[in-house]
Amino acid sequence: MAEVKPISIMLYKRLLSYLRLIKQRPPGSPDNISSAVIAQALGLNDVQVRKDLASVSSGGKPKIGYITKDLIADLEHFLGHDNCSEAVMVGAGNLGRALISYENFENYGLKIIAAFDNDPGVVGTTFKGIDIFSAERIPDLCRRLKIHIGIIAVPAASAQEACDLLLEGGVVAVWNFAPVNLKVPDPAVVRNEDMGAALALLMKSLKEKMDPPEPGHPPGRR
Amino acid sequence: MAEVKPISIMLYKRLLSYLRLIKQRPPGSPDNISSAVIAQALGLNDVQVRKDLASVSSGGKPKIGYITKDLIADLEHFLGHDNCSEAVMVGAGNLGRALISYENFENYGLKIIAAFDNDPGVVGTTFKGIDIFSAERIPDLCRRLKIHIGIIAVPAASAQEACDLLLEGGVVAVWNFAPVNLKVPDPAVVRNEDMGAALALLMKSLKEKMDPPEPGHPPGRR
DNA sequence: TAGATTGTTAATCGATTAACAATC
DNA sequence: TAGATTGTTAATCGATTAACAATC
Repeated sequence: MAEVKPISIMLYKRLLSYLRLIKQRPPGSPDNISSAVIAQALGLNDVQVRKDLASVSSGGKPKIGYITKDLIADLEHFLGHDNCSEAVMVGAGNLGRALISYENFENYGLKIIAAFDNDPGVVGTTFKGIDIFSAERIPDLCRRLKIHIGIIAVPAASAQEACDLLLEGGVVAVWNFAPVNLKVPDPAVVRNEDMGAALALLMKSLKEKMDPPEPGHPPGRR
Repeated sequence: MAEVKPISIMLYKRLLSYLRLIKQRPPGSPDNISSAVIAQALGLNDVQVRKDLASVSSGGKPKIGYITKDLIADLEHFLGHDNCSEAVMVGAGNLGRALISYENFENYGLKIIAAFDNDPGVVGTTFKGIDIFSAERIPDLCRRLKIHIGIIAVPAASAQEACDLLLEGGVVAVWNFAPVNLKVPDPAVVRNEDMGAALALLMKSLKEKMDPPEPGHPPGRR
């Protein structure tokens, strides 16, 4: 069995940022782009950009750079945005609705096709054309619709339960927005989207800009 | 001028996960915890946990481990959760309201004290006790309230404008949820919360579990 | 004491960057 | 041709892990 090079998270994020940058260029931009321009726009090293792109694309041309059309196609293919998967949303509160509204997900290959909630007030209604079902029906509907991806946007206390129902319905990838670390049995994957951690990181970089830690004393050293 | 050791994002995230893990232990748990237990719970290496903790805490005791109470205090202090900053939310749609509702932010040292929106239908109302003002008033109010942190939860097309208004009001840290890469002039900091990238990462790991890339052919190689 | 556990030093691993040859 | 730009090889840097001594 040959080794498969695992791709690092950092690399993956960079690839996504390249794709977004190129796609967002205003109409009328040249149809080629150099690694130096990409690097400049994203604050990266140009050699790194070339190296990253070498791993996904069929290559650029000296003196010209990369053909944007081809590069977009290569990136989208590598990132798997060219075949859409269907997902369900558990929780139709503000967060659930915000995520359903997030027009962008289909660009990343995800289509939300149903939502679930416990609140009898919303069960049976629709939001942005998506039916909201009772949470009890998660296992049954996921199985019948052959859904493999579930998004959890419920309070922390109900998250584990929601997760269990999804797994019971055959879901193998869970995207969790509740502030708990969910664990799933091995073949399945979970991504805990820790908003708190994301926030904390911003606060940290802010604080470091404002008052850098006092020099000479590594923090916490006695 | 002494060197200040910059702290890596990965380390920072791990520290946050330690804190959350320890805080979430059920009442009645022992008041000490070993690096091995932490490592096991989070799927990390125990040496790494000890090394991480050594950089923030006053240390554990052989045969006992770390005193959870002290460790929580040390982590919270290091992570800066012990003094709260005030922030404003720009955009009071589903996402803005979801973030305002996210009970957890105060635990991370952030308090949202005002919101702004362009929709005359919501301007003048309150949500969860937070007043919603007209977006025009961002610079003025931020300045008068001495706000340094702004959260952007508006559509992509309005994000740059929202950002400019915040900076004009003296905001120095911007947390952006719109799917655009905002740039801010140097002393300020921005964190672009790219939901699409987060999603894509989940999809990627799912795909790799389902059908690993064909062996022997590194992707994109001609 | 013996065993559990910490903290440190050295080795390994992987990712980034620098230098430069190749090419259009 | 000269200059811009790619892609690769080697060097550097930083982070993780292994080995082990110290300590309660």
